[in-house]
Amino acid sequence: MWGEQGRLAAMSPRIEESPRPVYQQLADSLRAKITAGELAPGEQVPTEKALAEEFGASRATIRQGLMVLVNEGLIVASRPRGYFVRRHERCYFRPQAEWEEQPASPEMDRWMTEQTTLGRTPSQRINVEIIQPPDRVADRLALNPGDLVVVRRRVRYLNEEPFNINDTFYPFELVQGSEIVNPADIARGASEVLAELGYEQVRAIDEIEARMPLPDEAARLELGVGMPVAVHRNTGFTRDDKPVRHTVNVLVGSKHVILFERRKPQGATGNE
Amino acid sequence: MWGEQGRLAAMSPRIEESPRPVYQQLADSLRAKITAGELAPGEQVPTEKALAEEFGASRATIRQGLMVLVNEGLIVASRPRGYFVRRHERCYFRPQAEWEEQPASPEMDRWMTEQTTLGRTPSQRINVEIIQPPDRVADRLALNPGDLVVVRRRVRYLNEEPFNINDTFYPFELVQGSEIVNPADIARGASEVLAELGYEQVRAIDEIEARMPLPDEAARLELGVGMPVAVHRNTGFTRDDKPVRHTVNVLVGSKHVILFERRKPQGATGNE
DNA sequence: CACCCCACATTGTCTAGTCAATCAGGACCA
DNA sequence: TGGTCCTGATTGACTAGACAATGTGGGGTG
Repeated sequence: MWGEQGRLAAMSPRIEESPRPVYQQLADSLRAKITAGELAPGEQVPTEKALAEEFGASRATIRQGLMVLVNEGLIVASRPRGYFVRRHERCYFRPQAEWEEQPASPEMDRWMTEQTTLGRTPSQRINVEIIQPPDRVADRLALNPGDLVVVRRRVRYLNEEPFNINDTFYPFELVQGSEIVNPADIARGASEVLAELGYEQVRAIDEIEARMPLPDEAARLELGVGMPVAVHRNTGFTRDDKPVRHTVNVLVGSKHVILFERRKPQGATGNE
Repeated sequence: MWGEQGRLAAMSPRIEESPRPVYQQLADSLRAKITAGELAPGEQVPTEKALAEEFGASRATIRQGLMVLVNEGLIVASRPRGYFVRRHERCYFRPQAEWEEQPASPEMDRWMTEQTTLGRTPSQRINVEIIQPPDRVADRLALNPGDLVVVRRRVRYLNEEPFNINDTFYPFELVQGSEIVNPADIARGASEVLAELGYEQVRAIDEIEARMPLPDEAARLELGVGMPVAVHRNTGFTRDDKPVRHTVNVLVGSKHVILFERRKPQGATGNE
């Protein structure tokens, strides 16, 4: 009971300020079991009722503790079956792959190819819009106020589970009338189409940030609480430094590792 | 009251399944105000009591709604002053900077230099340990079981606020007896010392993932709930592909953007 | 004027209950 | 056998309270 908790606090030898609240103790206890592997991924966590008895606390307090773990992404609640330890399996996301010397796949784009070879079943949904760009996009594409963009929006699935969001923006006047405005998969890649139009990309800037998803992102990715996303923004430039493409990838944090490889430039001294 | 909620649900024209729970409505309402700028960063959110009256709900329900926003990183509670809209300002983190052709700073390492030039006051805490490496590190450094590593652990601060954790691991047998084992700042950079020892790095692999912080990371970075981190792992290789250094950066998500720049390799065809 | 202390408003922790929603599995029936 | 319905266990949403902890600001004191 609550009173008991209060009394214990008063009697304890005051190690380090105040005693940890019950709900934190619960979270710590379960977290330890999970990280130690005592509770394996997919396994069921004891029910609220069982924990309430074990910790001698009310259900609300137990729930508060379980919420901590849910928000940390360690467990998920599946009503009315109970709480389960979350499964994690990440796969690599390689922005550099777009310029690697391998033939493009005839049907799907390169991301898909990489996935299929791993024995998974990828799919995607494409839709195309012509819109006024969000500020961030307008900035990266160096557009003037009022300029329009074509955006190809994709949600990619792996084994029926939403995996990431991929929105690519092109200045409207560049791609007007081309295949890019068509909401179908482009076998040879949208960037190849862009190159055919005279805008070959030779340089790119990648920006990566970690944050919690916005509500609409959470909905599109079917994310529960406690699942951060990695946002990867990629801007492609032509030889004369004109930005012609801006891609926003929203990656489910627990499912991706972003990978880069770098070489020391010839003649560089290095200073770290 | 609760009964009222139930009745409303029964009477409503059943748009799209069930009505949104009160605490979600609260979260949605405040989130909209925040993203619209109606509630500016740093500004105070109405108190629990005020919101309870406004929404005709109990304090527990209001708290549940506020917790959603706390976990999304949109607001922070500062007892007993109230809830405030969180401030966000990011700065760039550029792994590639280590190999750029600029002179190393004489006193601080390059990260610090970049910060000071922006008119902030950086500081760091270094400590050095010799330990058995965690599995992930042992794997990346291709160590044998039982091999030891030297780890230089740093917490970096900006304006007294913890900013990121930077742990760099070196195979013990490579750096034994060198400056690297010394828990002081190395003016010319630890990698330069490594180069002097005959292990110049010419290639690096970067891995980036987004997740919620572990409890000890949260403690070291003084993170509240709802703040994801970006984990940046960097492995450095010598000319003969021997891994000689592994760095783990834990970056507070809301404070960093990781930046890369790439060029299309000469002769590459491009296939996306 | 400066300083200290206390009251107050606010969030943090917790209890003990109610009713709703949902899924699994068993009982029942054709 | 196979489908249908119902029951029970479990989480989701919510109420109405209680006492604890803690900055802030105002009032009193030296």
